[in-house]
Amino acid sequence: MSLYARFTAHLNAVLDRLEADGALPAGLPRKAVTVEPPRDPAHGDLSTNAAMVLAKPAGTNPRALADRIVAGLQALDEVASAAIAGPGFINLTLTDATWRAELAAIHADADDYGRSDLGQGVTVNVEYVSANPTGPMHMGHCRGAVVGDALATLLEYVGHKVIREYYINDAGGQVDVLARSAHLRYREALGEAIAIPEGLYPGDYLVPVGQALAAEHGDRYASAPESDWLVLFRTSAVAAMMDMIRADLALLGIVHDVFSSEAELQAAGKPEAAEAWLRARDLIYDGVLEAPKGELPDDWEPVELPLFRSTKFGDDQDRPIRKSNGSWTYFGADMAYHFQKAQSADQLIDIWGADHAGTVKRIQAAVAALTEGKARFDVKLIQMVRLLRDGEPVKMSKRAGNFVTLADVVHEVGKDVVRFTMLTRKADAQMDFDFAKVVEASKDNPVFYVQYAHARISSLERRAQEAGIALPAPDLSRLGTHELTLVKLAAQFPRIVESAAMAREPHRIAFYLNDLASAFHSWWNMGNDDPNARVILADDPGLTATRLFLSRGIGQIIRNGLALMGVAALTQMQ
RNA sequence: GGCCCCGUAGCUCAACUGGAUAGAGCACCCGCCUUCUAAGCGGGAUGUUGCGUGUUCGAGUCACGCCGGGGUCACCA
Repeated sequence: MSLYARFTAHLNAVLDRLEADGALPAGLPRKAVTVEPPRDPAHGDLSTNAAMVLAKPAGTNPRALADRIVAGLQALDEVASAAIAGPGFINLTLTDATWRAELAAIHADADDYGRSDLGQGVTVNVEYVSANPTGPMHMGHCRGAVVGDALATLLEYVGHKVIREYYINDAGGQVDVLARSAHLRYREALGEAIAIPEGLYPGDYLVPVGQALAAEHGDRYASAPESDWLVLFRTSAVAAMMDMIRADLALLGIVHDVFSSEAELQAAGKPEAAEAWLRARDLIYDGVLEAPKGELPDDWEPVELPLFRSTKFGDDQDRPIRKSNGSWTYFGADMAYHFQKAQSADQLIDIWGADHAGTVKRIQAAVAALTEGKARFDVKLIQMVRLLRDGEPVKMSKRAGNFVTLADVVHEVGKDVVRFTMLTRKADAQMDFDFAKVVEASKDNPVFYVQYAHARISSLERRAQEAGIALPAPDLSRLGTHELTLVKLAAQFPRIVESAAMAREPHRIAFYLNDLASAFHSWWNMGNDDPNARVILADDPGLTATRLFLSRGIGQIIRNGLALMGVAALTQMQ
């Protein structure tokens, strides 16, 4: 149990006793009660708002209640002092021994320090990437991929069972376009001179697909009507694209558990099942679609379509699930897809590009309807990344096929730099990715800064070994004030992890690691001003062992944090 | 026009789902290398959190209304 979880338990025990004594009404909700470090360390190590939150429903005043809570907390061995401050905060200062024990716990738990059972095994399905299978991944997909993957790892770490899922949009018009583009490349491979017309996919990546089709089928489909080859070519091309996408994802260290095909979903009749289910509850009706808001398209005319009553769940208009030709709309199939996902998971998370923000409400409405409000379902929108090179925007034109691919970027700056950088902004804020800045070796580049701290820690290990000092067991009572401050920051890792997981915000890990690295660099530099403040002291093996123990503990936290981000820790800088 | 996101120091961004005096980096000024990596550290200055009203013990955070920036609007995916 983490230190913060332990003190939450202590506090609850005190509150329970107050209830038993009649000093506090029984059964007051404690959801809003927090135990966390105060922002200003001068206030102590831990702070709780319990008295302020509970005073009003208890019909008493905060300070009177605080007095009684303080009395209970003060009795704990780990508490050095407890005091009431401000409007009713209770501030605790813990004994040095408590913090020493926490450092020992970091070593004992090692890679598992920060892990928890907060998720209680609840299954969460995280759907991310889901790039259309019509080409290689480009940088537009990258951020969502990294955020989704880091979030999945984070949720696992706090005790959720996680399903990493990719939805293959292989049923829409875009895969027919892909098939036609592949057909052209196929004819090219048979010796024809071809030009890729406007509207088809011009990228070279379809050349090998065409060659493979030529090798397999000869010229059988060269002049055959489209109906003869469309499905065949589509299937082959989509499979080839998915292989390519999987390879791109592997460059980032991303492996999905489940790939769901929209085409298979439709073939299996899932949308019909969802429709029937909803019709039985009068949540789908045949009605006329409202005209689009704003400027009316020239070809717009009212038609009757099966509509889902998304307005009953907060959407601003009801949404069609089928087109007038009877086929499923994207939404119609997507609804069925989420219905399916909800069968095998308790909670759903979708990671989407911000350009799909407009469709969030309807799918949330559908999930609320289909799960009768039981499944937690979050859509996380990922804002755009602007690619820069030395401050200048990188020009891209998807139509000309010269977009920057994810593979190019990973090859240029490396997986770890890409992953870390993508997690240095909260997801709903736009972000710049500057090729020059992300590899810059300076403290305003958090990737470097955190890695540098870890490299220094590794360097200490090497130096100590080279010096050949015989090290005794660490004596934690020799840790100084500044060193205990470092321990306190390290000890926050578990609750940072928990709060990041609950808020579904993996970027918090990156910011925390930057703070921790800063504290470590600061400690390190004390050795510049004062040789006695260095870690490796030839004439004091005991203190050397103690400080190495601390240093190694910080390194452990950095590694654990980086692991959550899917980033490898460097043991020395290049 | 409707909806969604954003608006915090000169710049780039945090602020642990409502906590105490809103914090970092950059840029600017002043210090620290016969050094375990100075690729670093310490110190200094920086605010009407776009504006307003409300909710409450307490608001950058929640609600409503404006202002500004971006995205989106379909039987597309």
